This record gives sequence, C-alpha cells and structure tokens, in this order.
Amino acid sequence: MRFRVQPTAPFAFDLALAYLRTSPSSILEVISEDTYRRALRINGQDVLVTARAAGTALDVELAGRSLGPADQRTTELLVRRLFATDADVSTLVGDVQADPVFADLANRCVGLRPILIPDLFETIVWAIIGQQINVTFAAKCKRALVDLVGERLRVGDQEYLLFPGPERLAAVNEADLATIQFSRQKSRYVLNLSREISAGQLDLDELWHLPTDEALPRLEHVLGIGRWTAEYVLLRGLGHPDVIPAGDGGLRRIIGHAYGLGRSASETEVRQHAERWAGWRGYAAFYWWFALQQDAMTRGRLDHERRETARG
DNA sequence: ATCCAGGCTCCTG
DNA sequence: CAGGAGCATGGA
Repeated sequence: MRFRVQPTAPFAFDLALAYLRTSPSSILEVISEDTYRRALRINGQDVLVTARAAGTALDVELAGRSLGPADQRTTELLVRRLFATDADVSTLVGDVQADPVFADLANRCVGLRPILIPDLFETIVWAIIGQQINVTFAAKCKRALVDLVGERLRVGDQEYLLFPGPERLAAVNEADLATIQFSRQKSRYVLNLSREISAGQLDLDELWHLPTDEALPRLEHVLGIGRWTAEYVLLRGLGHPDVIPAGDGGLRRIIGHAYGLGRSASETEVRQHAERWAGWRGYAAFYWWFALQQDAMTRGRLDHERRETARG
C-alpha cells in the first residue's frame, strides 16, 4: 500500500534525514540516503512505514498484514504530523532578520522542520532517560530498554524494533531497569508514568487538544517531568512550533558559543535571545540542535582523521 | 583526576 | 523558599 504526501514549499527532506541520522534519539529509525523507515503501531497493528523523497513530494509505503483504507488515512495523518508537511515556513527567514546570528543558521536550514518522535509515550520516556546524562549514554539506555521490552516486526528477511507501549513497560520492575543502568529515580519516573497510563489515570491524548500554555503545566504535574522535559515533549512529541527548552545543556552551550559569550548561555539568556525568534522558537531549538550535531560530527571526523594520520 | 553531561525530586536550614 | 545532595555512567 502506498500513497503520496505533498508538503508545502520549501521542504528539505534531505536535511530532515541528516538530522535523524545523527540524532541520538533515533534508535529505531532506519535512515538511508533518501528514505526514512520505521516500524510503528497503527490502529493497534504493527506496520513498517517507509517515506521516500520523490521530487518535492514524499512517497509513503506501508508494509503489514491486512491493511485497509482506515490504516492508510491514519498513517497519512501521522506522516504529515511527523514531518510537519503542512507548516507554512515561507516567512521564517524574514521573521528572524533582527538576529543576524540566528538568521545565518536559518538560511542554512531552509525547509527543515522539527521532526517528531512518532509516539508521545516514547518521547516522554526518551526525555526522562536523557535527563542529566550525556546523549551517548542516553542513547545506549534507550537501546537497552528496547532490547529488554520492545517488540519486533519481521518484514521479509529484516527485523524492525518497536518501542514498548506503557502496558509492556509497566510490567517490568526496578531491578530489571537497574540491569540496563537506569538510576533508581529514573526507573521510578518511567515506571510511574507507565503505570499511570496503563491504569487509565493519565491520558496523554488529551494533550493534543491543548494550547502550549495549558499543555505545559499539565505535563509538569507528572512525576519526573520538569520544565525542560515538558518543553522538550511539546516540541518533539506534540509538534508545538514556538516552544524552546531553554534550560537544555546543548542549546545553552552552542548559543553561548554562537553569541561569543565564552561560556554556556544561562537559561534566562537563551530565553532572551529566543524572543527574537518568536513564533519560531521550536524551529530555532531544532536548528541549534542540528548545528550542534553537525559540529559534533565534524569534530568526530577530524579526530578520526588525526588518529589515522598519527597511526601513519 | 575532576567535572559536567540534552534535570528532577527531595531534603535541609 | 533558596540551596544542595544524589543519581549511574561516560567523555572531555
């Protein structure tokens, strides 16, 4: 089953793929030269979704058993949300001209939109895992969690991993999570979240209908979710375009560097800069993270080359 | 070796 | 109510 999605212009799928390729959160995505591929649960059924660039459009293919028109509709809405294909980004660069530093970055990111993590529960768990620790270790923890309780989808001779739902995660205990190097409090946050959702005490889907200023406090009410996590989830899970996790260590570091502070910017300083990106603060966060990842990759390559050279 | 990582909760004074 | 310890490990 296949269909086509036509994003608004400009749409830079290549930049989206470049982001996902280097993003530590992309454990389950399979990114190739021109495709995004991932196993997802659609209407209660496991499906392999492949999105491929086709000129200015996106070709989407579904592989799974007994798929119907309803599944296609659900997937189309999901894909359009994941890649923000309906957003009107035509005014972004013009809107941020008052800030030449960010305008320069925005010029290099034309057509890039904040890409979502496909599932809200996964987004929150990932954000909690990422609290305090470095992203490399966080990615390792997420991978270990999926290996521990994730499910698998076999398509042809390939196997794809699915992120566990709250019910599956609620079934494990602290000792299980300790074996994959979760701290006690992190286990507590994740298990509490999973159990509240499973028990019907917490309905994440309610968040879809709320504006930013109402969704934020509701998320922060959950154990283990503070301001950074709530803002991160609004951006990466719910697709709010104007939310910036200003306390983010990576953002503070690269923004401090970009504006010549010689140190990390404070959370307050990040929010002050962000006022000039009003309307696009989520995009800005995503673009800065993109720049950060590109820097890290360049550094990694240089280090590698240096080692190669040293070895002769 | 020491400090800080894509923070948060809880306890102290 | 501000400030700080603790978390579990890895990289700089």
